[in-house]
Amino acid sequence: MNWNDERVELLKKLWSEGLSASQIAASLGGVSRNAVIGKVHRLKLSSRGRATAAPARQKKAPKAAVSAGSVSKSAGRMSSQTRSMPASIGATALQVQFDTEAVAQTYIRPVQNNVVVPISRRLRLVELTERTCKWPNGDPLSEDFSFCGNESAETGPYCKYHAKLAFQPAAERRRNR
DNA sequence: CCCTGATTCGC
DNA sequence: GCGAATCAGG
Repeated sequence: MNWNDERVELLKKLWSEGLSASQIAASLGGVSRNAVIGKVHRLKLSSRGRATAAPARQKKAPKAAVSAGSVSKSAGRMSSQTRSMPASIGATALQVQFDTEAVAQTYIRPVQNNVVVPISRRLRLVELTERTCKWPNGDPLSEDFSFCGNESAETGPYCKYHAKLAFQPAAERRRNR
C-alpha cells in the first residue's frame, strides 16, 4: 500500500479528529498502526491535543546486531504478541460517519428477561479486534448501529453474556420461543 | 493484559 | 520515505 494523496488526506483528517493510530490504520486498510504513526511523524503533524504526553523521548538501548554471535533470546518478559487487526475490511466503498462524540460513549439498557444486559461499548466495525464482542446492536443500516465490544474470549466471538444468547441450548430456546 | 503514541533504524 | 521493532506510559 502506498500513500497516495487520497489516503494521506484521510489520514490527516482522521488524525485531526482524534482517532487513534490503530483506528486510522483499520480505516485505511492495508497498513499497520505503526505505519500510520510513522507517516504522521513524517508529515510533521504530530501532537494533537494530548493523547499520550510527550515527556522527553530518550534514546533506546541499541539493538545488538546478531550476525555470527550466539546471542540467544532473553528469557525475560518479551511478551509475544500475535497481533493482527482485521486486515481486510470492506471499507473501500463504505462511507463511515465519524461521530467522535458518540463513539466512546456507553449506555445501559434496563433489563431483558430479568437479566441485566451488560454495558455496551458501542464500537464501530473498524474498532473491533480479535477479542471484542462482535454482537451487533441495532440496525446495521442505521447511524445508531454499533457492536457490543466487551470482552470476547478465545472461546468465541462474543462476550460471556452474548455468547449465552448466541449459543442457547436447543431445549431452552424452544422453551423461550 | 489490553491499549496508546514515540523513536530508531534497516531497508 | 517507509514501517517493524522497540520503548515508554496508561
